[in-house]
Amino acid sequence: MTWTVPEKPALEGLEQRWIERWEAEGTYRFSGDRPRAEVYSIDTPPPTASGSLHVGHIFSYTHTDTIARYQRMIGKDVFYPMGWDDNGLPTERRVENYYGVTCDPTVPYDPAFTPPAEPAKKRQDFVAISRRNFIELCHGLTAEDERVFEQLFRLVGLSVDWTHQYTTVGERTQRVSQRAFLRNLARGEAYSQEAPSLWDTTFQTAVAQAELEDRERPAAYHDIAFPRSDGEGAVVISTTRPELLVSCVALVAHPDDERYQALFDTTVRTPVFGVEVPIKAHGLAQPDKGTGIAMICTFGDTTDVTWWRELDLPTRAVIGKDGRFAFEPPAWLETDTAREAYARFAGKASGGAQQVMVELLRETGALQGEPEKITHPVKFYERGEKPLEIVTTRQWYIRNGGRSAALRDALVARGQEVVWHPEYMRHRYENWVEGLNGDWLISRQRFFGVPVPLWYRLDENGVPDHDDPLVPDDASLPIDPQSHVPPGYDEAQRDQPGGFTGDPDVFDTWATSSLTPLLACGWEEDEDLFARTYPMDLRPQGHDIIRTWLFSTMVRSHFETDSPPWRNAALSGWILDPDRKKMSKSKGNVVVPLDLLQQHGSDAVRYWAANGRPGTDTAFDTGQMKIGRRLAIKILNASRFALNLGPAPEGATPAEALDRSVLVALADLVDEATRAFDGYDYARALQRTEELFWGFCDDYLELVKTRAYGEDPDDAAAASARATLALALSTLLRLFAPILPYATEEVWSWWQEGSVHRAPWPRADELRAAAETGDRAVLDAAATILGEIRKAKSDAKVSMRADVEAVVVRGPAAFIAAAAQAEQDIVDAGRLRGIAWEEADEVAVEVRLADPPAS
RNA sequence: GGGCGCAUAGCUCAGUCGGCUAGAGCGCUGCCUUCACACGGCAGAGGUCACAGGUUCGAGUCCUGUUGCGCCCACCA
Repeated sequence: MTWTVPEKPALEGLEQRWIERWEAEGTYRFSGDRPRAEVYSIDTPPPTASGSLHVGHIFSYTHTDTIARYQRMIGKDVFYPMGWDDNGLPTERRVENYYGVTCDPTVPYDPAFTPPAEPAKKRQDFVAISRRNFIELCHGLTAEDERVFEQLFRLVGLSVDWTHQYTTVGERTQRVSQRAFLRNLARGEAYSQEAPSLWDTTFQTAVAQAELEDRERPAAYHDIAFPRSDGEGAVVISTTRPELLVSCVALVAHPDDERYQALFDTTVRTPVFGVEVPIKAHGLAQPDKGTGIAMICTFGDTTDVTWWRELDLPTRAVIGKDGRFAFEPPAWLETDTAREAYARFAGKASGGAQQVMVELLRETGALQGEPEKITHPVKFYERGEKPLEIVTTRQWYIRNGGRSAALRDALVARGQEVVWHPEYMRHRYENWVEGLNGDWLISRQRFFGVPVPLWYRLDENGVPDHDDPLVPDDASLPIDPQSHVPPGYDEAQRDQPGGFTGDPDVFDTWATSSLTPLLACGWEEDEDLFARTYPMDLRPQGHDIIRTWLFSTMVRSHFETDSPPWRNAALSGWILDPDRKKMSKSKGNVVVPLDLLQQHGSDAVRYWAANGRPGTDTAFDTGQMKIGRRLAIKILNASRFALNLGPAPEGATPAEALDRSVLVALADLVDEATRAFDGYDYARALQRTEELFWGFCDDYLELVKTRAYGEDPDDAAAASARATLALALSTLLRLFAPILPYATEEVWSWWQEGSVHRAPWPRADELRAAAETGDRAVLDAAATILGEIRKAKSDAKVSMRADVEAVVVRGPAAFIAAAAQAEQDIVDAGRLRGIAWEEADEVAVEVRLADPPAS
């Protein structure tokens, strides 16, 4: 092939040109005809399609891409699909705010509905629309977002096979999600239960343990006296939630607490309401907290739930799904006084109710002293704005080891079958599994999501039978129980006594995204693909979602395929702003990725990303991008220079000692880069390649320049130089290709057939064979001497082109022997008249510059 | 309370099996308008490797402890 080297190579425009070529030529297409051992499959994280991509995405997706490109070059058929997470609450919220609408399932479908031209600013002015209209808006908006994301990912240079895409609400996904759930149900791994669970009153849905976070909130200890039923004084408890007094079912102290031992199993009466409650003993009560005795309410926190369950206490729940106290006075209030007291805060949320309750306690004299203000951590849904309440509802769960030591151990063992990058991230996983305190709550009381594919029989009174749900045929999936009818029933029987009712809930987003390996690999739909790709090779993801995405995927694969979902898990770090704070929208320190890519170029941004070691938090640093840009330009220019010297004659091989020396150095580099990539350490591979490359440019290219210019076609020394340059350049381009796909592909196209990204990864043994008797020491010694000559010129403040009168090189015999093999190259590069060699213990180079020409 | 990570030049970070006279890049200073590259090149200055012990012929590296920063988990009347 003829070499076509541009006059003035530049980075500008490379992205557009190569994005089109790669697409047209199917460069990154998964062929799907190779056995599992020759496939490398990646469980790409589906980005949340609502909102926008940020620098963190560029960072971590680039890491994965470097691995994908490396695997492709070592000969793997790389399966690199892309998913879009358009499921769940973030999408609902975005659609609500974008269009100014809310979903109201009671509103009928309007086929002609169009969203308001100007969305309302305030929530209460939003237009209420039907569930179906709402879902249509969700699909429309996410499809738009996904196109924008794809463009950006292509620009970054992700070598994704864009013919393999999935969404987490697509029809196929719904089918897979429902089928997997029904299998869990059939095997007894999924169950429903009416139980107290954490409840977000804003979103009006149950939430799972994995979605909680603590936030510091102001509160106050209120000391409240409970008169003893025997009339012998009162027991004082301390609480931050006095408004829950009406829900009090018992008091509790530690069994060893001498202050209260005599009172166990006696009773007290709640102040204000006069409800008789027992005093119980339980090990979870802490003698050093407050007065050492607590009131148990149904339900103030998760400890209440534990006490309630383990002490077998009654339920006296008053807070509804909207977070407000029920309007009707509870049945257990027996006196008019109690009911009148209750009426004063009925219908209020907990904050308002607390104020009233404190007044009531003051009026009755039950409040001891003044409330003591504190701040303490309170559980929130991670997306929520109000503290979680605990509400008793029927929910679906999948077993996850939270209530079974055997399952917990099995899941820890699964984690040990996975190689973690970095290794210490395994602890996060094990920590989480071992700390679980309940099964995984998968049902959500939301609209846009995968419906729970079940119906329930209604008895003659219209009460549903939750213990024996009606299950759809596998062939009918996906179904929506709100519009589909269970086998053997017809629509007229919906919600009629003796008929059926559809489960109203949808699955939690993790219940579906825990299936991404099954989804991407064509589980139960494409046996051939599945056999070639599953279990997958790599799950890349952020370490913040180990407890959710990683863990839940492990659970599903454990049950469904009796194997871990992947062989490797690579956890990426955070992007910190230059002040070492995590970048986030709320802090206003977010940078728009598209601007970055356009300003610095994709290779430069990738260079920055690839310098972030696996799992390590990395500072956002445009300085690194500038260095990356400089490197990419250097690759273009150095390649142009090397190639412009022209191809070596047919059959020429590296024969000169200096040339063979550089090949040995490259062979060592290939060994190191290969080892690094095999260990998922793209950062080390880049660093070492870059280091050698700059030395290659500064020293080897300078040393070999004059010789390589040789005009005589039979000049063996020139032929050796050109043959070496070609081999070295080809090696370096391939080593850089996973990190800098654009610049390397551009240079490759000047003189090679095909894509560098389909070229074989360089082999150290081939380089060593070409180097024959080569010795690294030759280049090292020559570079040392050249450096000393440059230093002398720099000190003398003369041009590097200045002639040198005389050079004496002193050093050990081995050093001189090595350097002398490149004598002519040193003489040419340094513009010397000649070199005198003297043996000595230490290396020293004496340089006498020529007198400057009289000017 | 349990677990994990980090601490090396002004800044961002390498330093793999203990051999180091501790490196790179940025920044800073000086020089070179060199025919691949001024979106460049060459060179220079800059360090008590957080602290205290220990192991060793030898410790930035291994062990013990301390301090500081960060993260995960648990608790949270």
